Amino acid sequence: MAVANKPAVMARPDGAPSDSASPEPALCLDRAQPLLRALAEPIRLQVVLALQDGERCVCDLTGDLDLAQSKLSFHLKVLKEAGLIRARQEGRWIYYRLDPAALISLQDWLGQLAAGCRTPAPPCC
Amino acid sequence: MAVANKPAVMARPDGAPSDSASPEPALCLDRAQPLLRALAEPIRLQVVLALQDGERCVCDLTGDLDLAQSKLSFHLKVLKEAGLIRARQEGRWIYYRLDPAALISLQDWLGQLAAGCRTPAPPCC
DNA sequence: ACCGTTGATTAACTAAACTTGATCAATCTG
DNA sequence: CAGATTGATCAAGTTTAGTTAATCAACGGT
Repeated sequence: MAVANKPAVMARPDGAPSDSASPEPALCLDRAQPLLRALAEPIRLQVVLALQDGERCVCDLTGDLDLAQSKLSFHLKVLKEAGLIRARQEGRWIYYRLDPAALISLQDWLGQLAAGCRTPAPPCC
Repeated sequence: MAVANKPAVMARPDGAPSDSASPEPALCLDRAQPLLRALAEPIRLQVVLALQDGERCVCDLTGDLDLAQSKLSFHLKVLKEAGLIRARQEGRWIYYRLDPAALISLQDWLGQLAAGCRTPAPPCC
């Protein structure tokens, strides 16, 4: 039992490559996880969908989604820290917008995950 | 404030459209969310990665990931209920495998989410 | 400068998710 | 059949995440 055919998960330590050449950096596990976490919450998903059409200030979002200001602010912070959204201040208001690159890199990551499903069914025990 | 340009989130109620033409059913929100939730957990993500190379029985997975049997069983159940993995019994053992279709449909969903990012920056308040 | 507004932050509370250890059903082996 | 093994399930505990209400800082208008 327990063949251990892979010593560890193929996580690239990958501090800050920011290679200028490749258009798709092939998101590693450590960066995919926060994105998944941030999206895996109903309210945050609503926020993301609400931002799909473009920038919105917080005061609009509270109205659109009917959320307490404090609650929305909490979720916006989570989304921002995950890198899914970006904030821009303009005078008294703060506008949030989606970062499509984050979505695309996550999409990419799922793609290569799905691509690895060859399912050769190795013998067990 | 609160222009409310959209009455509700554009979730298609979408019972079973299954239009015969399109090969990609365009996952709706209600099906994407459970997938995201299931993936947004370190252990479950490890399990998914471990299944990337093909089927494995539970006894192998406990060894590979060094998890208590009970804990692994809990997470396998979550993954199975989300539709990410499938189980197959063979005698005394139960083999789990990834369902690539679930990954692909989630990937697809992210794609159309990213595609909707036009960012026309509507005026606020 | 003062006051109202926007939105972040904090602490205490609540709820949900994960963990642990034990038990149970099913299957195989001797 | 008895005993061992695989893996699901349950109940109790713990940990984490989300909620609520209040406070605070920054900005703009008067």
